[in-house]
This record gives sequence, structure tokens and C-alpha cells, in this order.
Amino acid sequence: MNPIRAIRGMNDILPDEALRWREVEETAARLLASYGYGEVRLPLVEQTDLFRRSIGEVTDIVEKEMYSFEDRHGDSLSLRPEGTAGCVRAAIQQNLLASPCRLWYGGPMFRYERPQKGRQRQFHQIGAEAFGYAAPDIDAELIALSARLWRQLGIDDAVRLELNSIGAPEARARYREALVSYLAQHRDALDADSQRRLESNPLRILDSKDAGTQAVLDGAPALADYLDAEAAADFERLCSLLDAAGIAFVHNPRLVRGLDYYNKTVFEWVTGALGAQGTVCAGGRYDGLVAQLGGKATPGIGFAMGLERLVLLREALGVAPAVTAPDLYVVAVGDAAERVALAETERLRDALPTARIHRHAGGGSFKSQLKKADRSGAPLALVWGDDEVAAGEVVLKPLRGGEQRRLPLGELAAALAETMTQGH
RNA sequence: GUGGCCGUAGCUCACCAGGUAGAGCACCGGAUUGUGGCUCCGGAGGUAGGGGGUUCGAGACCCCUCGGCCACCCCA
Repeated sequence: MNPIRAIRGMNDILPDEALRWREVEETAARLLASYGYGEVRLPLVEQTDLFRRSIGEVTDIVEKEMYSFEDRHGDSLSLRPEGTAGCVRAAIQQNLLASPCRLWYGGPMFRYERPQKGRQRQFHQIGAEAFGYAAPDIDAELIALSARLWRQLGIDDAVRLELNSIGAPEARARYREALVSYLAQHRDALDADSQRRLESNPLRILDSKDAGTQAVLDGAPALADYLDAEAAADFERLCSLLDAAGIAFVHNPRLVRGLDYYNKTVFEWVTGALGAQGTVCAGGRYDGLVAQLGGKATPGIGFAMGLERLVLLREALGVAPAVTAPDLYVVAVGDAAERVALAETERLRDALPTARIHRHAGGGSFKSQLKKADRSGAPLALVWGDDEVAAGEVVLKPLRGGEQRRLPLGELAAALAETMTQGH
């Protein structure tokens, strides 16, 4: 009988790696709170319609990547493929939009894609959304927040900011027409995927990886020339705010977004260190989405970062935290010693609440227990045998050099406190 | 959904004209009746991802399938 395996693309995160995740998550949570973002915890499942109406009917996500199913009442539900839609839904439903508000969330997202480096079917994002701010200063602040996060995570040298404006929907529609009519004349020079996108999603052709297609695009009309006046002015303002804040960026006029709800500002933080899936964080403005989902017209902007990719990047750069050894390893041989050791270890935990104490479990000889103590990486061991128990003492044994000594139980906590502070 | 490479012990990998599996590390035990790290000795651990085919004989060859990695696509 074959053992049951995890679902393809849905990974277990084991202790050593969970430690790295926790550091990223806690750093982000702390920073978001410091910028005034409040955490929201949102359902993993929403009505399928929420995603159809926000992300867009003709996107790959909605067409072929959602985990959708009918519940027992016959309603179509979907595992969330991204976080913004649910956050907007919650903001409308819970009446959070009366005045401007800043929210953040984290958790798993689901897309039925072929797994590869930096891409899995259950992946994890932390996202931030700001509602009710129409002016581009919030765009700059949100980007500054992310830039600060990269510094705190030690990856700022490995990521670059790409920025663009895709304008108002009407301007984009005019541009799309111009682009399609130009590209249609060069249809044969486009790669097969781009030919297909000519009908489905022509703007996505702009960020095609195909060299021939990119060559054709060199002569194409530029999105920047079609921007509405407001978007152009806001973009200029955003660039100057970023300059003033000392945040470097590159204007990538071919940067577009895969989700339909974006307008004006779009941006991505990308790295070359992760292979093909180099986008570590992406976002943009979505001024029409709240109204589109039935709320009072409210501008919005947000971004989402991919936890897997951030963790991978930190590992690649060697800035991930090392696994920490325990401070103390407790060894006890024999029933009486085990009884004393368990009780005394509990008292030690009272006296030294932050100490990482690994009490050996499961018995075994002195030899085997000390071998485990050594392997654990702990600098110190506590050893109990029949002799120590009879004498009311315990052996404090340095594992990285130094002589072991026996001391009365009453002196143990103080001796340990001293030894451990010396070690730090 | 498409393509390339790859699945042998817990891990990293060997063997291979096709003749019914081996090393290092890790694990367990001993040398050392209660003391780790070094050394030596021993032990356990594999239906060679799964299924089918060719063959006297398949881990090696063929097919299917599952899984992994990377890329396309998509995107965090």
C-alpha cells in the first residue's frame, strides 16, 4: 500500500525552515504595525464570483488556476488565489471604508500551477492594502515601507524596484487598440503565446520573454504616450517623492499586471537570484475595485509579497538565521535520577524562563545520552546518576572545554544563570 | 497545459555487456560496570518510486504511471 503523500505543490515546512519563515513574518508584522497597518484575518475560501469579478474573467488565474468546488448547497466556492479581493470584500462588508484605512493580512493562497522554483500550488503571501487615499503620496509610502522591509531582511542589495503607470481604464483601452493594431501588422514575428494574447490579453505581450516579440515591441506605440493627464501627473509626482526619499527605482514602461483591477501605479520588486520566478513583491493601485465589488467608490492601493521567495532569497544570500542550539542539555540515567531530573528541570525553567533547555527523553546509557548532548550543540550539560541523587547534587558539565564540577541542587540555578550570561 | 533532466538505505551518491545491491555520513551497540567530541570493531536499515513488457535472468533495456527539479506558461 502506498503511503499517502502531500498534494503536489503543497509543501511541508519543517522546523529549520519554519524558523526562517517566522523571522520574515515577524519582521513584516512589526514593520506594518509601525506604519499604522492593522492586521485582518480573512477566510481562505470565498465565493467564486468574488474572484471572477475582481481578478478578471479572462485571466489565467480565473480561467484555469482556481481550486473551485461546490459546497453542499450548490454554491460555487474557491480557495483564494490572491488576497486583495477578499480584503476588499471584507472592508466593504465590515464598513471599514467610512474613513481611510490601512490593512494587512498574511496566509496561504492557492493556484493550480505547475510547481517550479519559487512557485507552488499553496503559497504564502503577506499583503498590505490602503483604502481611501487618492493621492500618490500613499503610493510612495507603501513603496518606502517595502524598501525598509528589504533592508531589515538583509536583501535590499539583491532586489530592484520596477515602476510604471498603466493609467485610467479608458486610457488603457485606447492604448490597447493602438497596440493591437500595430502588433497585428507584425503578427508573424510574434511568438505563439503572444499571438494568442493578441485576442485575450494584449497588454501582457509587453512583458513577453520572447526576444523576437520584444524586438517587434521596440517599434510599438508606448503606453506612456496614451496615459490620461491625471495618471501622468500622479506618476510624475510619485517619482519625485521616491527620489526625495532616496528610493531607487527603474521606470519599466513595459511593466503591466496580470490582474484586471489595477490602474495607475504598478510596481514590482524583482531579483535575479531566484531563477525565473524573480518577483518577490508586486502591487499597484486599484481605484475602481471597491465600487466594482459593490462598495462606495473608494481608491485603493496595495501589494503582496511572496513568503517562499523571500525565504529562498535570504537563503541564497546567506542571511537566513542559523538553527539555534539549546543552552543546556539534561542527562539522567536510572529511574531515581530521571525523577529528580524532570522535577529539577521544571524548577530551572521557573528560574530561567528564557533558557532553551533540552531534557533528554527516553532513557539510555550515559554514553548515548552524552552523545546526544554533544550532537545537540548545547554548550552545557547537566548530569544526574544514582550518586548525584543520593548526595543531593548534580554535575554541571561544559561540553566545549572546561572541567565538570558537582554542586548542590540549591546552587544550580544561580550557577547556571552566571554561566549562561558569561556565554553571551 | 508543454518541454528537458532525474527517481537505488534517513541523507549524498556508486555499481551497471542486463547475472537477484555497495560506500560515506547519520542511526544503534561494543572497545571504556556512570561520561560526549578522536579512533577502532560490530549491527540494523533497501519489494532499486509504482505497474507492465522484453529476457533463462532487469536497478540497468522498452512502455505506462506517480513524484521531484528546472524552464515555458503564469505570477507572489
